Amino acid sequence: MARELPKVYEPQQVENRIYEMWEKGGYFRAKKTEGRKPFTIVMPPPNVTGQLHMGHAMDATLQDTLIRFKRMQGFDALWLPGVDHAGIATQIKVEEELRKEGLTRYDLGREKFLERVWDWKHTYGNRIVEQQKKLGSSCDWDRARFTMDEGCSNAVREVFVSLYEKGLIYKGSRIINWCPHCVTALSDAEVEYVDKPGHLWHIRYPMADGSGEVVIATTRPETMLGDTGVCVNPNDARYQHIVGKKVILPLVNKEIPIVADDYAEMEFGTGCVKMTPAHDPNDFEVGLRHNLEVIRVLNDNGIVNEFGGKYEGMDRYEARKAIVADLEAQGYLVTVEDHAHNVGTCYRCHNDVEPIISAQWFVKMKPLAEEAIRVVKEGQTKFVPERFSKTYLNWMENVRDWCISRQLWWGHQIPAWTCAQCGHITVSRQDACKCEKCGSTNIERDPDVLDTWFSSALWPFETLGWPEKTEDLEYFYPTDVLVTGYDIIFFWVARMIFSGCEHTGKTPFHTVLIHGLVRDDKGRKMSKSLGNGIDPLEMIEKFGCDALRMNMVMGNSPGNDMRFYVERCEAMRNFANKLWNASRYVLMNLGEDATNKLPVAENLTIADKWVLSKLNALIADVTENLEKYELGVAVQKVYDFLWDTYCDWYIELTKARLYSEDPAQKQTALAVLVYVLDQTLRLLHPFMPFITEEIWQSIPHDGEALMAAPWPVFDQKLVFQTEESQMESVMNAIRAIRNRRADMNVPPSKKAALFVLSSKPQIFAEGEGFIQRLAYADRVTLLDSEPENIDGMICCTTADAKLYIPMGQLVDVAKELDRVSKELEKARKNLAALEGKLSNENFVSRAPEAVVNAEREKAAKARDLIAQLEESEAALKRL
RNA sequence: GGGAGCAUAGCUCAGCUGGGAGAGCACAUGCCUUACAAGCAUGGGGUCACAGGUUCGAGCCCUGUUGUUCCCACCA
Repeated sequence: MARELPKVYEPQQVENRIYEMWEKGGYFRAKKTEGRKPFTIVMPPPNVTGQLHMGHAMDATLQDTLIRFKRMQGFDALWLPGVDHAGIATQIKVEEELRKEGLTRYDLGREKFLERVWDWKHTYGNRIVEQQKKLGSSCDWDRARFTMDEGCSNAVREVFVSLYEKGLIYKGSRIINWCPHCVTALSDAEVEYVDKPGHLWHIRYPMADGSGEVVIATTRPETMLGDTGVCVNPNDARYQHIVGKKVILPLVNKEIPIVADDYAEMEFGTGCVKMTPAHDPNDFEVGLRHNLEVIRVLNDNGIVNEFGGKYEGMDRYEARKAIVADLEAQGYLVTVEDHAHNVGTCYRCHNDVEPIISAQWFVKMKPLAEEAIRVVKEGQTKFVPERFSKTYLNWMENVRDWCISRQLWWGHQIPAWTCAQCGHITVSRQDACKCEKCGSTNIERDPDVLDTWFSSALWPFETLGWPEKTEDLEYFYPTDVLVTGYDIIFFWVARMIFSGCEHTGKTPFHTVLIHGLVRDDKGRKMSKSLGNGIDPLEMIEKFGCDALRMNMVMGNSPGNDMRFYVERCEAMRNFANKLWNASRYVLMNLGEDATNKLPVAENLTIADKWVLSKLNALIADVTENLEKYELGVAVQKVYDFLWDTYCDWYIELTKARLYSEDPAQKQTALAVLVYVLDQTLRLLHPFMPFITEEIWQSIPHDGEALMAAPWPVFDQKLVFQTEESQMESVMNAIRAIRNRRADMNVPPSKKAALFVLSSKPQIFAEGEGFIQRLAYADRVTLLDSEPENIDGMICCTTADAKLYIPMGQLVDVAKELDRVSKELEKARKNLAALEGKLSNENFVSRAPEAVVNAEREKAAKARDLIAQLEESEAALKRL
């Protein structure tokens, strides 16, 4: 069993081999088992164009930790992976490729272009999956889905048609957000508002009857080409006399009416607003109320069209410059003020979005939102942390119709055919060949595709086979936990919830675990343009996957951003190494008859019982923390236990026994060492899957893989309170001695005799070996009374022992006395505080009994310590 | 304009239902003690932003203030 292991853990030698072992063993595959319960997580599908980044690493670590935990707990744990077709992103990628060949998508035509995209998908689409595997993700890869695969396409089609039939999808002309760069409509959620410095141009519009002028203020002068009115507030005394009259639109030289509408605010600018119904949502609404003409002056590329007169052919920014220059030249420009304003930008390409009137498809949201609001309000779906439910509800309660059509080619094409004869739109589950109304075969399919998020919204059930009634859907749906960043609550989480409610009648998951963003060490978002991104794969190469994963969870709390420090990865790598070496210690000492079974209780020493009791408490704690999604706290506790309790104390405590010639002692210690290590590896496995599996395979174990081993459970038989406190007494003594020796600069190599005087001698008799080894004593003698001559001795005092060390001339009596006095003073203060508390009638009567008792115990200990110190003081004074 | 978060050691952050102020890194001192120098031991360092309140007891709950970050919103 004993093996030669490298002194330093080498993750590169381990990770791929272990991952392969898991895959071959089929441990990732979930299936329905009699007597078990399902636990399901659907993975947020990364973009097919995606390159693994820290966000993925965060996402994957949390999900994998949860799924491994649940799997070990005996659930049929399914983590369902997949990839998103990412409409715009992918199309842009392939178009870029084409550009290098001097081609555009139009040169190829739709069909050929889509072939190219599929080729691209088949070539590169698996890259992100391979990268995810490097994170240790225990997904059921056999079930992996793609949002454009046949099943998902069917689901999308079913949903579209059924919503259309219910009147919840419609086509209409509205002001939508248009990205002239991507040349497509966007949903409201896809617009990012950015504060940009701009100007407020005040422009003179002369009255048509020559009776003067009005001055309007605008931030976007180029849109005046499409002005079809001027609006004032009906209560504005300054303008009441001109309502109904006309003004002449400068540069265009056209008469447009002045209307009165509440929309115009008297306080802003001059109180007069120009109306451009085709390019502003508010103006559009006002236009509807006042019958204003709608003139669209920009084409799909953001270039002024034929309605722009001499400005035709200019792009929107050129046109702005030219128009302002002309206004100024012709005396129409009154003033220009600096004015910061909120400009909508495209979340993909970050170019300014143009509000444009356009015929698009929409989902009617109000009716769908009702149920989606109810399930969250009633707690059928809970957000962790809770506060995000507010974010969600606020959005859902004010949600507006969702623009779902995109002027792209890559995506799910809308299943709607328009009849050239009668204009009727046929929407159908099967491809239509004739108009359902007039029967004409002269019909044409809508060229637009659906918003990528339209298919993502169906992810939790389409991946399980919906709309078919599959076994998977029956068993694994609704899913359990959804893990994602707060940045896509609106894009994705909200839409999955209403879709799940509407199409399956059930909310798709009971918990949404929200995590924050991974930022760089200065707190900035990691981005390509800043070049501050850190490649997870590089970190894995350097420190190991387990270290990266630990970095993602330890000391992190849900919903909060984290900064990424390479140093932290290093620290976690060191922890892995610590675990490695602790295991090496155990393995080096294992004999042929090694076991992971606990010896009978009678053979256990107080150290054994102490560590087992601590472990047992740890199991209860960690399990509870994990159930409550407190992963950061859970892993911190395992870390502390392993490093502090197991390595720094327990292993040290076993050394005397392992190196002794007593085979029974050795065997007991080894069995406990193995047992505790085994249990700890299990607790740590969800966080650090590779190293724990690798070590577990080397120690005596039942079963084939740690990842399939049962999760530890709390065991009442392993609670040893007495031994815990006895051990603490011994440890306190050891700490006190180390402290004094360090204080006096005595190196560990300099051993000294040690005399122990204690009211509980049996504890120290049992702990003699520990004290000798860990407190650098060459021999330990138990005393029944104060030593006769304390000259030349230092004395370390704890609540239940006095420890004398002869240090000869190193000891300065005066200094010793000074020190004891100080300690005494401190102890007395401490006691005074405790007694003050205990003499407070209110405290004793109102605080819980356990708290009062704890305080009493503390006071008792403090009294003991004071008594001990007083004796020492008196003895020193006698010298 | 509305909403939310954050403010704890030099730095980055944990701190569950109110009872011990913590971790990693950094710093100081001493150690190659036969698992580990990617380590061991010991130590210094905090008015838990500020002001009130509730409570026997507040980093934690309530109110207000300041600073800071983010989200949402159609103000030209």
